[in-house]
Amino acid sequence: MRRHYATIKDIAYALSISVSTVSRALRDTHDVNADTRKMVLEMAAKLNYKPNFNATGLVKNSTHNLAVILPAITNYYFSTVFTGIQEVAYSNGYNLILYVTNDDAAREENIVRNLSFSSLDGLLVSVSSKADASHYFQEIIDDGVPVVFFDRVVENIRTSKVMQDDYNGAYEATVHLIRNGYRKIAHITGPAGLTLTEARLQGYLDALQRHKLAVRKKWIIHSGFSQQSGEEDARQLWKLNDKPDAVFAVNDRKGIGAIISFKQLAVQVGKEIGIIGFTNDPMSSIISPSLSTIAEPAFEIGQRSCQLLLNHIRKKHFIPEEVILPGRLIVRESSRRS
Amino acid sequence: MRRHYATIKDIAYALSISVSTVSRALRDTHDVNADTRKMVLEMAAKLNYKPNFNATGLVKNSTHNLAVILPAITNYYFSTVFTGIQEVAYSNGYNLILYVTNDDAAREENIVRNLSFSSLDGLLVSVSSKADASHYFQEIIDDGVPVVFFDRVVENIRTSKVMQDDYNGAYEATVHLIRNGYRKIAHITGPAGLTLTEARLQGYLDALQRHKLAVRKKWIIHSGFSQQSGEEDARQLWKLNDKPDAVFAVNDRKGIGAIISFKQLAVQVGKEIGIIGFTNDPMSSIISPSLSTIAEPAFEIGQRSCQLLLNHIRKKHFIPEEVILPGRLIVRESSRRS
DNA sequence: AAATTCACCGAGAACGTTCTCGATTCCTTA
DNA sequence: TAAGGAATCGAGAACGTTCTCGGTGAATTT
Repeated sequence: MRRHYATIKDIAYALSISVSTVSRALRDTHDVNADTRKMVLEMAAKLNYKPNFNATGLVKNSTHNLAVILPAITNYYFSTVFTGIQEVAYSNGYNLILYVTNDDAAREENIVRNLSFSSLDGLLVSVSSKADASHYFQEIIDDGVPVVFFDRVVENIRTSKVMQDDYNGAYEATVHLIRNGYRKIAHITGPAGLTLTEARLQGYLDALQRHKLAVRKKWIIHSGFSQQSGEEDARQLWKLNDKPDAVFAVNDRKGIGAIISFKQLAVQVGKEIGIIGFTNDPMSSIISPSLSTIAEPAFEIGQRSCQLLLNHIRKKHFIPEEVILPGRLIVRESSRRS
Repeated sequence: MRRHYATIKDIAYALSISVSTVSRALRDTHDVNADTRKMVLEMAAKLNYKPNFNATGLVKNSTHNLAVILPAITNYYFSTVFTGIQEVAYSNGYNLILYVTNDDAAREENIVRNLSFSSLDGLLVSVSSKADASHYFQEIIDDGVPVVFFDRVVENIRTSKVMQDDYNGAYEATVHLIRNGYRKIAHITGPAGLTLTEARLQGYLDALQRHKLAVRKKWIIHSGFSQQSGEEDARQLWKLNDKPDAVFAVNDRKGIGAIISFKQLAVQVGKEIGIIGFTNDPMSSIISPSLSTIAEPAFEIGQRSCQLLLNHIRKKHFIPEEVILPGRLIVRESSRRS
């Protein structure tokens, strides 16, 4: 069994002083004699004292724990966001409890409903794509738990949100294809209903309209976010009588899937078909032809989300903020007709 | 400020019964009347009662929290291991607190020394490659904290460990190159001193000796684990007068780096130079020519590690176990001379 | 009918902290 | 020289649970 760690009482007993004094000496510098403080600190080190976070959490009603809920972690975007979150959490002395939903709505709900908010100071969430998540997230926000959404946010909930500029990124991606001479541009995207999906779709549509290009329903395919979905979508597009000459993929994984399918179909990527993705996953520069994309500021999204959550936690009445970070066009081989 | 959640006392007061009874009703089914139990459960739901884990943790000296310490998370291998860990943690009702060291020894030590073991039931660690980690891990193990190492383990510490079969994987990879006609086989690997590095190096060396092939010191390069290191190592190898005709990379990222460099040098990968990696990172099938590799059972390593840790936590006197899982050769274009 | 057992429940201590309220000593000031 | 103030510390309640111990009344046994 676990050995018992030394407590504040043990220190007090060893020095024949009160627990109050030890407690004070261990935290504040005021209201305690410098010598006493030194004594306490030395004895604490000697006894290998480690504060019991359950006890402090109980009385202060605040542990330094933040929960992070992600659809997946085996994925460039989310793991990079997490790294950003962790960077500011670490430098502020917060711990991160990570939950992965595997993009499963039921699991997400189960996780949220079983969270112990007594040992959690706040919550960072990117929702599962299958979830109509409004109800159980609204409940915990009503309970007063600070929540920040990022990337895949829930629209009708009033709390802080951090996103990339999906609309303008999509617009820019589409315009880039148009400028490179592509005219029949398809869009393979994620599940309908998500803010992210809708915003990118709208950016794509507006770019087409602005340039007076045709919008074909058959050229817009909703499916999953995976590489495999991208492969399937591309094959489906190529079965059409009226084939597109370019594809804007909602993310790089789908874009890569499309490249793979078109290579298998012996379609020359870049010439016969232009492709652009969204994310700037390292894979997009590894694949050949390399994939043009809109780089997302994933790391910064993590940092800003966590910073926002900490502000939220620290201030009593925090007004929700929405942060929208710009993407950046990266041109590679998959969209160059030259 | 946070609204106050209902406590066990509130339930007791609302029902005019004692807290003891409420506590019993909420947990055990024995020693409490079925009707009372039902009453309590209903009132708990009505008041939106959520157990306070700080309080239970304080009295039971066991929260259901496990800490996971990883060198990185933006990486196929570690994120997959984490997913495996999380899978068994989730189904056993444990939460995971994730710390990422960025492969920085000082940060790793800082994290470990500041862990609150009072709110942690155990620890899963893959050590930083720069760390001589023995001392501070030994300390917490002496304190009785259950620890399981995986992948990058610390050799001289007696506790449970889960690894892939690095030696045999490396042996098999090297033999595969030999069977495909490569004779001058280099090895680009990670920092010396790590068990993982040493085991793979030894497998490589033994395979060469067994087949009576030359071992050249210049063909063995120790550097980091990154793709960039792989690129640099490849360029360095190609500057030699006595150039190798194949490269066994310690992991796929370095293998991919090597492929990229050789492509830049206009060296035909597969023909002029054979390359094999280790991991089966999805990138290895994306890159062209695709990278042969030894597939690691990353997900299973996570599962087994967590299962072992739970056993360790549950049993008083648990004898440390070492689990070694086999890899699997995957042949792709980078090592086929055909 | 007395004795024994059983089912169920309550009182109160304990876990390791923090925090409020006073108490004590010593120094300063009029 | 008395009064006021500052510096320092201690007692004890509180946080929300669990757990041990014992008590009550009803059911069962002899």
